[in-house]
Amino acid sequence: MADPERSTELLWGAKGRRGLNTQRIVRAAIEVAAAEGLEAVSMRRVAERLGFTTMSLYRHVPGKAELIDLMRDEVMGEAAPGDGGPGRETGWRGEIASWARASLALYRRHPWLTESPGTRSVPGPNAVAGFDWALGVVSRTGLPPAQVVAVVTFVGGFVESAARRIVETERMERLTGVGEEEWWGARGSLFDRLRDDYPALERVYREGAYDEPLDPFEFGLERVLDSIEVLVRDERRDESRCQVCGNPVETPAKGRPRSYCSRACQQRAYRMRRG
Amino acid sequence: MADPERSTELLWGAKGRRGLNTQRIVRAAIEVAAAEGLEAVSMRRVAERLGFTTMSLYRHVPGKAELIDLMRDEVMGEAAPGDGGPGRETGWRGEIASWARASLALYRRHPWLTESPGTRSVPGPNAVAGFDWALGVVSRTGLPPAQVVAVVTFVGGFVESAARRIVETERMERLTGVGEEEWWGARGSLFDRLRDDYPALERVYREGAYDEPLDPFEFGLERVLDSIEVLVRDERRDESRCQVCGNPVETPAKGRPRSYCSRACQQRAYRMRRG
DNA sequence: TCCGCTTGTTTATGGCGTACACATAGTTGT
DNA sequence: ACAACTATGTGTACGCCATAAACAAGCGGA
Repeated sequence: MADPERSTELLWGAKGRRGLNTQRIVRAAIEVAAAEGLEAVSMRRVAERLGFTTMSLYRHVPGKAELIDLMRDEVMGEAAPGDGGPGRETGWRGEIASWARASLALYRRHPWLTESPGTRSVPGPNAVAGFDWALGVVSRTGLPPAQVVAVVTFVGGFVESAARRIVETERMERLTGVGEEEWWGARGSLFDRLRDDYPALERVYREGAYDEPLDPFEFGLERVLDSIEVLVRDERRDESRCQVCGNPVETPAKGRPRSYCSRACQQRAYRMRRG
Repeated sequence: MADPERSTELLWGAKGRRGLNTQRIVRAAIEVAAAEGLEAVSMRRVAERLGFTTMSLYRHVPGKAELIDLMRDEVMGEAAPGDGGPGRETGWRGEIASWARASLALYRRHPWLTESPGTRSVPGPNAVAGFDWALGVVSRTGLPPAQVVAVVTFVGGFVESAARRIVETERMERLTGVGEEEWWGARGSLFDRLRDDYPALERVYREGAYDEPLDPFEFGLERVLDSIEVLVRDERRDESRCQVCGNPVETPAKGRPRSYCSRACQQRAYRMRRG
């Protein structure tokens, strides 16, 4: 019972402060990335921040690439289905929009996500959870499963692309101190001289395309949702596509028209019907 | 007239072989990236390939970041409008599809493009030329200029996103030697145990979503084109949007309905009408 | 007590981008 | 013709990076 200082440390701080573990390393790396960008994340910097030597990290993490994978999956957990989506919109259109906006918010909260490799690595549990959540949302459209997956991929790709653009633009503005419209404005005179080289650009510029530019994310999201709406509407009674996988199905010249593209899909539909 | 060896060198090789210049450096860097990937591109490696010292490069290129910018712009020149588009499809839908497929081909020809920073830097002349070409294609839809720019951004973002996914998938397969469907197949048993954690994923998987997956690029392209079609159709007589910039325009309760969202757009329309 | 395992440290290697001082060849002004 | 200057390539050096390999200290069980 002597030395209450040490007792307290052991009881309360043992797991938390004493000793290294994977989670502490990952969290420290995220802090470095948040403060100074992904390119500032090095094994040295992370170890310094934790008060350990560089090599100590390798007892808990195989290498830097894996550390970045872990960082990605860690923050992916923030958009977990637990919160039930931020907007609580009704109908699949609103739900997908909410999902897209929540994903964008995630990318903006962690701008380094757009710089890190991405699909290169094995998806982690949190990433899969987000994927699963999105599948659930898109499933409510009633599309066949293969199309549900394709739609989730499509929307996810759009959001990542738009987020990358936004984050890069913001970084550019912060770095150079000059906003986008000023930049284009300053180039106006340049375009005057390049009128012959870039006729279409010169034309839309002259017609005021850049005076009140549309928000790329909201514009793109609207397009994405429109396209899904077309798909859902057409899919309802489109006899020319397989009910299971959505691939086109050949219509035989005579006889009963087919509902499935292959014997395999027919069997799957049967099994689904049975439970 | 003595030493024909040297004379030949001077006459034929002077510009081509003797001496360094920016273009030779850029081309050598592209060769390295093509052979061993972007991460293998270092100032040392590029200099070695040219038979010069590392530091000699800095007489012609400010630094590595700028070199990569130059590499990007160099290959962007390949999709120049000169070839008139590869498919020579008719109608804006076919033209945009051709543009998208040509861009995808460019990314596949130079997989390192998807790894390099991207929008981070100032666009080069060839990139702007490609942008200009795309603007010309999309302009034929008859959309207002601000929407033309937004559509080009949208389509370009989609293609880059899809290309990144494709290139990463291919690299993964080449690296691990295992195809995507095998990978998911091997994880099938894993999903069985995680049935409770990922219900939606488990469900679409069981319903055969991955048995005959849709091509993400072709599926997405179809969606993108559908959404533009909706936009073009709606835009034809949509009185609630500005004819110039496409922003929504307020409808006054009484009196003549407005055609433009602002005095500025009204003036621009007037100027355009006059020539 | 000794053994083996976990965890953190020390030292070393090879690669990277690039700053800086120097060398040499070509050009220009007188 | 000669000096000054500029353009271009080289050699050396610094600090950072990821990580391999050997080592050391603590700790649990036999």
